[in-house]
Amino acid sequence: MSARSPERPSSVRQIAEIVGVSIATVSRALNAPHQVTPATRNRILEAASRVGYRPSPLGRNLVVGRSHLVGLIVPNIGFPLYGLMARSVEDVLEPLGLRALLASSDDDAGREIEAAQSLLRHAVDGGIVINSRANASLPNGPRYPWIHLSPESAGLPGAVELDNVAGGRLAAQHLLSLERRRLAHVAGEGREGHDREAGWLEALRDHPLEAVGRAAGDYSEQTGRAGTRAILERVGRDGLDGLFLASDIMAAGALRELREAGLRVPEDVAVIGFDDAEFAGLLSPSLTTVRQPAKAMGAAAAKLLLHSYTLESHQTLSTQPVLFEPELVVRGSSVGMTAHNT
Amino acid sequence: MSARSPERPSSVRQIAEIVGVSIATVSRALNAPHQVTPATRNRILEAASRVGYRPSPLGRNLVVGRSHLVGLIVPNIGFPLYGLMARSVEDVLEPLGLRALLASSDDDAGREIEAAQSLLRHAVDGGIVINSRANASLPNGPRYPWIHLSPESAGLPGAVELDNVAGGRLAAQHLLSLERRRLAHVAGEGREGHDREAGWLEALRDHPLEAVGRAAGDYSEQTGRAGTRAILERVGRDGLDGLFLASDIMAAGALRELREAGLRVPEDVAVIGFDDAEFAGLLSPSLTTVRQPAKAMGAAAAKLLLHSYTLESHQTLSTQPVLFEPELVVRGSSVGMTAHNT
DNA sequence: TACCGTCTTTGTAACGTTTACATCACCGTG
DNA sequence: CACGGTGATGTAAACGTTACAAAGACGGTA
Repeated sequence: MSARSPERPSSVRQIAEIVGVSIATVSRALNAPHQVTPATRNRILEAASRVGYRPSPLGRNLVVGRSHLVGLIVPNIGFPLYGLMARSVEDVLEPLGLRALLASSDDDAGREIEAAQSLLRHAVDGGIVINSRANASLPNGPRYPWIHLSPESAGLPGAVELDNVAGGRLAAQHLLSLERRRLAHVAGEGREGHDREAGWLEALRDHPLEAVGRAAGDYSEQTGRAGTRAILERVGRDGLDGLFLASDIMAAGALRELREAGLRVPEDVAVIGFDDAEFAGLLSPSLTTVRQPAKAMGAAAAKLLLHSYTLESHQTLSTQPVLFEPELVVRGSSVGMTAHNT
Repeated sequence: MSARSPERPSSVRQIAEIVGVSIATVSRALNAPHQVTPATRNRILEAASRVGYRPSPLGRNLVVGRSHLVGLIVPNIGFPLYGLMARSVEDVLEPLGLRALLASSDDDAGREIEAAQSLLRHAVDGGIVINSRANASLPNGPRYPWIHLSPESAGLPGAVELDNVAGGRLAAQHLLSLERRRLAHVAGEGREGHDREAGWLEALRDHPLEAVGRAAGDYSEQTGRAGTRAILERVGRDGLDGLFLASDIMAAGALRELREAGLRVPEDVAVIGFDDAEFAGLLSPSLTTVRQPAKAMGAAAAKLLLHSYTLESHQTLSTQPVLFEPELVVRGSSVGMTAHNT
């Protein structure tokens, strides 16, 4: 359509020559209009629009030392939870003309450090790391710190975390409120999994229970299923009426295992997962879960980064993490059928 | 930990002064070693490592006119399918020192064009657009074209597409091979949905069927469910033994609707979806589906972009899209229970 | 009116890197 | 010795912004 001119794009130099002023005056006319005499300014603006001037972002970046790029290190952008977080990071950055530069760590500290170095070579102004494994050994940006969006950011300045302990408590309280007294938990790994279980046990402590089972998992469907089977074998078909799993994916495995064991959900066993993955509502029965506010957390991390931009050099970000409260989402796997949430 | 020096980082100028040569020679010693006398080269390299020289990417980008950035416009990076594609794009770009700069279009042509302009302002070298709505009205990059990864890229040079017609055929052939003869389809929107249905109808054409139903949907669970209900009301409980839905999300709705209608899957009705979303294997029964090779398609788009980098200016990319063949993934919703795929 | 200080407007130079072109020295050959 | 070729190195230009300098205008005061 529009002819793509092969000659170099117009520059501030070209305009300066046309108008008969220095390039500095041209730049000022465009960026700080009040510093230039109206007559000169108008002649410059007119010439600029005539030659279709578009400032080169590369030249600008060079001299101001900012790229308007924000590094975003994610274990794997293909995982829905991380994708959601990335999206809301983007939504916060975009209105300010900042863009997210993507890198994957695959949950590996070495790859994460490489990614950080690569991003720094691209001169990112700052960065956000989701689920960091490297933590403090991440190479410092020359300009701004890394914001950590992870369960294990303990002690680092500029961190956003989910209150996993509260999440475990929520799950326990929900099952208790349904009068379930033969409970079990399939735990997850890491600090995350540990905290969820800690909250779960804490809320259970003062309640008279008939049985408490436990199995270890790694957030996969397979271990959710195997853990459920192991618990059933230990306590028997009648020894379980409430089951909490540390992830929705494990909960999907549990639903299948319970179905095959001939147990009804939620009548015989109420099931609750963790995360509120997008498929939680698609399962049958739809899955009650503890919602991780991924969007809000991503937005908070982005805002924290922006906040660090405005800090004086002697100030630092708080080492107190921004803590997010999880939220109970009740669906058919715990409360029986109603019109819309089976 | 390591002291962050407040003084400016070392530059090629600094090294030139130390060694007593011009900055051009320093640059050559680093980038084209054979053009520099070994003695001089060694002195330069020694000085460079002594002052911890790291070339500024901004300076280099400026002068070579490349940013080593690739724009990636996605409807919403929070959607798993797009996240998967983005990840494999990244995997292809990374070894070449290229990075993906993210932008969201929300399936809106206006936002998509804005995103493209924003990315161009960031001086991306090239770009990939997933599910473009703007198509030809996307502003041309000054350097390389946009690669389209969409169902409707018709006619544009540099496109990667899924053969949706073949996908619809696969679904039909699978149900026919299971001796199902009372079939129905819940269609999707757009060219994508149209092509899937076209393939479906084409494969059905020469087979003697007892009934063929149809409903319209928009890929959501809600319309998958409503469409299934509408079909059942029309043909009756006994009028359906095979159901194809244009997305896995719609298929999840269908599974629920069929269950509530008291129909068994797959004994009474075999169900097949489309996409092979990550949750397809988590549903009960696990979902038979037509797999969209998202990773391979993302990688192909990235490779196509890299290919365009190597083209002479008079050459252009083929307007013939790179076509990907979908793949049948058989699970429990169509073939009954076996040990591992219930 | 001459002088000083202040404010406004504009110019100069530097930032970091690469590369086309120029320069220079050296060597071999006629 | 002159000439041409070769290889190594220097010069300058390219990008946009901004600290600093310079120049000019203007008002107030002696």
